[in-house]
Amino acid sequence: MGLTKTEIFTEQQNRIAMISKVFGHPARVAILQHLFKIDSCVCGDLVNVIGLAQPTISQHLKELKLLGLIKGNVEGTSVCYCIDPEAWTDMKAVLLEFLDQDLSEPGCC
Amino acid sequence: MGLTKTEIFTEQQNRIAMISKVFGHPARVAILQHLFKIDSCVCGDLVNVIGLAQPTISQHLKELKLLGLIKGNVEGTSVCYCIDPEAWTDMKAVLLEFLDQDLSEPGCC
DNA sequence: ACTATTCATCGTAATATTGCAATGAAACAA
DNA sequence: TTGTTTCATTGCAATATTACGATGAATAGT
Repeated sequence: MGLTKTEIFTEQQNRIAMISKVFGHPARVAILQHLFKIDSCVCGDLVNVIGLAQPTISQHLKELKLLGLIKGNVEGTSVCYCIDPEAWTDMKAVLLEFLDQDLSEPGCC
Repeated sequence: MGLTKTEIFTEQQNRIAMISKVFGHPARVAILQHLFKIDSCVCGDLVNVIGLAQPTISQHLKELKLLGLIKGNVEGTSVCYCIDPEAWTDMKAVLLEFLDQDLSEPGCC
């Protein structure tokens, strides 16, 4: 039905999924990579760097902001976005705990 | 249009997004965690452990198999699933390269 | 005031995802 | 063979996502 049953999963599982979902689109990956590369903040340059229409970029930025990974502050007519380093570190810790699992046994398949 | 424009992104960006998308659902996170916890392989136990119908679990397993993260081999009437350790390591390397980015400058926002 | 620029939001179309009942396919036991 | 178990596949309904044109809000320059 297109509706995820979040209530039957743990908070941790839902958090991992929520974070991953945001990374689940190449445009958002590209936005984050660009924000990392450009040491100072960027704004509408993203529309030029990535080849998507302005409303589309704006929507992707909204999702990144919603997760708290990026912050934006207005500067005149343009808006300046950049990574929130603490939020990034926190997010990374959640994902790493999931990714760093190891098999105790060699696995039978 | 619900259709991602993969052609305008790099191979790496698409790969990161594809991996993340699979992790973007708590059921698949839960399945992987359970496969890690249970050292021997599991099959239809997943339907009981996770509270979703059998076809739903089967569909999630299919996506994990498609990404190559898990393998399944038939054992009589039941199918035994488990993590592919090498594929997991490879996947982890791709994600870590993305997650381990660091700001060169403190960031202006 | 008027215009241009930058970005957010709204509305909409196309496609994707999620979940499950129903149905198949394959292996096993009687 | 007949029935049972286990899992995959099909088909469908509900919801989510993606992308963009059109429009709106805010600021800056003239």
